[in-house]
Amino acid sequence: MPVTLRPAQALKLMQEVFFDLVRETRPDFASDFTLRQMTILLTIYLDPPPHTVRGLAKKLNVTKPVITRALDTLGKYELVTRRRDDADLRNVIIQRTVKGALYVETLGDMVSKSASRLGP
Amino acid sequence: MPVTLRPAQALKLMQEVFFDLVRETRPDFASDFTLRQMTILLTIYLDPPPHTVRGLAKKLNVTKPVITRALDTLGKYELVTRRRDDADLRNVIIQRTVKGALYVETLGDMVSKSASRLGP
DNA sequence: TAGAAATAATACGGCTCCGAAACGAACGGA
DNA sequence: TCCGTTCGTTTCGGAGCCGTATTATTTCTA
Repeated sequence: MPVTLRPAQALKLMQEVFFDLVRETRPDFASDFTLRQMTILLTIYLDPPPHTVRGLAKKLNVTKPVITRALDTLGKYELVTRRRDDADLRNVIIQRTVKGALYVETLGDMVSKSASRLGP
Repeated sequence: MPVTLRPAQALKLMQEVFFDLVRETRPDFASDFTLRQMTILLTIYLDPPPHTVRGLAKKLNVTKPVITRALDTLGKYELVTRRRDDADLRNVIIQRTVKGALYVETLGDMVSKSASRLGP
């Protein structure tokens, strides 16, 4: 069953979601992430693993330092972890965390609830 | 007709939208806005006018300099304009622009299309 | 086995944002 | 009229992100 969302509804949904993120001040729910950081986080949790710095950089069309720095920031909040690849020690495997899974789940609920409140 | 969007679908939608914004490189479509800037832009175009610096600051729960700086940035891209209020010269009325309306419309179409491609 | 290639991280200079405080202009009540 | 209040802006020091270039490590290949 495809989801139908008219442009006007889509905009209202975006506004509500962004609005909630901006107003959110819970210490455990950092909301001042960059669009890039947000995208990297969602990609790690929604796309099938394994995820590497190089793979993410290519997928998002950004340079590798952008990924490294974003992982530093996300890691500071314990939303992702890094581990060296035993098979190829040059690689770094990005791993999910319990906190990160909870964060993403909360975000999904937030968006879902906003959608359910949408008018015609 | 209320919109039903399960949390998993909502997350996928967010990922796609953020992803498109991050990858977008059109010179006329600045995609490196802050979550705050994005929210301010959408509020100006979706909520009924008039909009003032003070009003936006209160609504978004941020300080006034945040609004002033965001308007500077959005204004640089010609997405909003400022005009002094003739009735009370202390006030500044924030106005929409053709470019801004087009930007918001494009964003709405982008989100709507992403939603229509969502799986079950 | 020695040199080229690939990977992630770091260094650097520049830019933008932040919050708090201070500021100038305009209003309004006593 | 005068002085407190309101409104938007600016200033200040601090922090974070950016892209480019460079580095250290590991792997591949001739």
